[in-house]
Amino acid sequence: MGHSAYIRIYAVIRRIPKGRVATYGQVARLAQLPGHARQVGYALSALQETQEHEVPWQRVINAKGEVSARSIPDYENVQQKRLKAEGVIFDAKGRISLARFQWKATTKNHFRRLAM
DNA sequence: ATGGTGACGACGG
DNA sequence: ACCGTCGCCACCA
Repeated sequence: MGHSAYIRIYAVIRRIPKGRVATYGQVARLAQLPGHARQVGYALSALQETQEHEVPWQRVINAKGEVSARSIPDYENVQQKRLKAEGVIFDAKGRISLARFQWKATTKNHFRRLAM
């Protein structure tokens, strides 16, 4: 996959507004890596090691509207807390309504920002 | 080389 | 709506 792909993935995630979420697949498509949802997760786990970033990783969730399970114990709760702090609401089953909270990126903004 | 492993997702039953 | 299966593909041992 390569460095530049990670850069594009992070660039997309940085555009997710506070209080909104995007799915892994959505981020992949916006980063021009359609079908590479799993690689988005990979890019995010690489991020944790470097802690020197402004990437709102908590805003990336899976297509079911839930925070994805992690190998790191209890990390899902950390992500949930950060999202709740932004006003994102979880239902009784721990799911987020994508209809309500999913970020709708415009194609126009997308390509303009990619160019810089 | 190569087979196992995911912070995934579409699909079918 | 819930689950199992499968396709996906970069990593890693």
